[in-house]
Amino acid sequence: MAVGIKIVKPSHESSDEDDIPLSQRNLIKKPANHDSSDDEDDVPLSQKVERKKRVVEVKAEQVSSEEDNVPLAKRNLDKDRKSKVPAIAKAIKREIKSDSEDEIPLAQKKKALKKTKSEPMDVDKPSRKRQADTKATPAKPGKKVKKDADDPNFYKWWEEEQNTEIESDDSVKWTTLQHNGVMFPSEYVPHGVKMKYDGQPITLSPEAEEVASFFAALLETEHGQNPVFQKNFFNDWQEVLKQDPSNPKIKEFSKCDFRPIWSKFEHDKENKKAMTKDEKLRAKEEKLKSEEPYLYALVDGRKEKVGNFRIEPPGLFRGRGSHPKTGKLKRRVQPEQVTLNLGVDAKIPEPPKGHKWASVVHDQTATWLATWKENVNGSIKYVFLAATSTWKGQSDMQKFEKARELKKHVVRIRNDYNRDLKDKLSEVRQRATAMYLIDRLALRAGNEKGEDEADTVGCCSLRYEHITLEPNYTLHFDFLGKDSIRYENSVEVEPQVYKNIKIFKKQVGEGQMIFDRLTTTGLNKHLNSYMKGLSAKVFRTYNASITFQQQVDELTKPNDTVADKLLSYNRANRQVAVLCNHQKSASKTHEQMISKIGDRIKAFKYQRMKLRKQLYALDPKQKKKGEFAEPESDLEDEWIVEHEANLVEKEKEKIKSRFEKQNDKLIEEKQPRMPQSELKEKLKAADELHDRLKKERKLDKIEPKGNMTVEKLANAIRKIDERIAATKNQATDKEENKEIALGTSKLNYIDPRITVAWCRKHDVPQEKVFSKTLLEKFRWAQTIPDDWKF
DNA sequence: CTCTCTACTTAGTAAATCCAGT
DNA sequence: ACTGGATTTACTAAGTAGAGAG
Repeated sequence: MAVGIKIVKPSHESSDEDDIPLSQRNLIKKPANHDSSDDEDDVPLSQKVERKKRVVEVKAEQVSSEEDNVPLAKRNLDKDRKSKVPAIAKAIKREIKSDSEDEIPLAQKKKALKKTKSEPMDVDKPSRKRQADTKATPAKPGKKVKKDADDPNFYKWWEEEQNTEIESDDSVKWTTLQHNGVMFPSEYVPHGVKMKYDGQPITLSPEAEEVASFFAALLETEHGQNPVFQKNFFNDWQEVLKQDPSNPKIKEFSKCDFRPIWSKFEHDKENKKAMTKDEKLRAKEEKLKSEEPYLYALVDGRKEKVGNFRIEPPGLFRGRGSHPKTGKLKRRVQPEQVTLNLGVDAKIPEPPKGHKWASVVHDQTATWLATWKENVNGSIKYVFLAATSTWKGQSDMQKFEKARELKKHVVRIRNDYNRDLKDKLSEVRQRATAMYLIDRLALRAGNEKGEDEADTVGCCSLRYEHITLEPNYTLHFDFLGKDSIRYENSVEVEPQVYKNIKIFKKQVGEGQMIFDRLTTTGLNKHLNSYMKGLSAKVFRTYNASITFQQQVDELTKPNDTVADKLLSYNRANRQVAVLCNHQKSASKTHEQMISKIGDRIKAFKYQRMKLRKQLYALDPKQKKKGEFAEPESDLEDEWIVEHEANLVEKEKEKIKSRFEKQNDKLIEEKQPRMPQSELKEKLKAADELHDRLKKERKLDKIEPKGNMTVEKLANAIRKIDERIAATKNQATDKEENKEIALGTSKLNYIDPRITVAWCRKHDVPQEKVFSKTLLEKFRWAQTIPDDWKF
């Protein structure tokens, strides 16, 4: 059952409307009347005047098209979203007709600050610009850098004045850089458990055993069942087997029985669980100690947390979706493959004994500490600083500042692409159409992908079969996006967009890219001409944050309880997640969980009903007043009977266990046990409960306990009501969240300053919405005025 | 241009940890 | 205190985007 989140905006809403992405995944009904906003005061006057003019033009032109933006058919989130669509028609190498490419203004020449990128295998390179420690850290004499990032010496870059100008990418990022390299996974220790081949136990070389174990561990997972995964694993495993002639000849995957190894792992897991507290603690301490050297790096004298300092352990490549290489062996990384990035004067960390580093470079334009090439896809892996670091924080803030900058240009950009939808140059027309989709549906850019990757697409790489035309200018999207997550959505679009898609499709045909004259590079070049640094992804950030700001403001009512406010927050968050199509697989226990919460609510209601009857018995006038009348009477008699039976049963259990405990105690004190008859005596209390409940039910009246007062009962009912409301909120939240992942948008798309300002305004502690790591990551967002807006 | 390479952000899921309800 | 389910964190795959080579 699809749970609709429907928010109908009051139609008198005026400004800011321009900023809301068209889709909002159909969650918001846009009012037809519409006023462009012009609320930035920080714009230079000259520009402002110019903007006014443009806005007027936009309005004139948009009037006609505006209704088309309104009703978007409901997005069907629930339908087999993950069904991996079989790879359709392998994209044949396309011929791109390169006509006139001239209209796009030449990309500005990048600054000449050359990178002089080193060949990884090169000899060490002397650093270019070298100078003594910068003023960045006033290097307090005598004060050592403390362990914890929490200490007062921690560098709060966001409190510094400068860094106003967004630096270009090839700028120098550091002056001195020191770290202890990377942590390698421990050597493989053979376990000796024999798997079977053709029913017979076999002995494998340690190398072969290791790879077999990689597979065995995944036996019961989706990967282990995937034929492509099996095949790729098996091929690579056979290579390993061949390397040691003592290995048995293994010809057929189907004759392999990995179960013994799998069982061994299951045992290991259980043993691990069964470890005592002490053992667990010791293991943890040991682990912590072993990784301590790698935890921090020194950047320009400042202590910064390192992120993924661990070299990825060997294993089987777990490609997502239908990745042709999934299951291939990801080999152990040797120090000889790893290049370190260090300051020239930094001490070079010792490589593991008997090994050496691939090389050590001093690339001051890069922020990575170490890098290596992975063997499955030949892609490059990096070790970076953690999300809490200065580098990551600054670039995070810059990302959001860039998105905010887009606010100043978005009206013009929209105006332009609406105009260009009718351009006679198909190149321009395609670009405009794509921009429309990127802007209104928050699609990704869609770079082209290779044959040896999963077949997924984004905007520019959408193919014929990914959009179908429905009546009423409605486009139906159905494609696999990043991570092979299905995007399925029906959207009513501008008639001109509809027409364009129709034309483009006709020109290409099945299996071909719809925007055959468009590349992500071309698109981004065009966007760059509007605003420095503007690219397709900025629209996602922009639309996510502006949507959140707008929604959270609208949904949160000042007098709500904190629980209600949190629900509103999550709902706003959810809108963004839906917009960006961030999904998760519904947990297998979801239904169960929901019904459990339902039971809890009913139990509360039952309690409430009991209290109410007591209240009425105590003070019949209350019944007339009706303040505590049942707000909803969905407690069926049948359910009540059952529930009461349960209550009695539980009471019995309680009595029994209490009895046992008391007996245990007596035994400990060397005293005689209580006889069974005693238990029987005690159990009578449960029977009495049973009788009492039965009687109460019959008479429909409850004698209040002696010391009960009207006041007390009323309070108790109010408290129960609160709990009912809270639990209901929880249930709603969970149900609506079933297949939507809020984390990604919170982590990457929603400007944290919106949240900080919201928490302050509504008196909600930030810990309620940000986890510990998020709080840390977003420390830079704390220093804002209370009325900050995105 | 087109293709490849590099460096960085974004993403879902597995593993680890937390916490509420007995 | 113990669980087991929920939440958080770790992990690493999969994107974006720009540069540079050919």
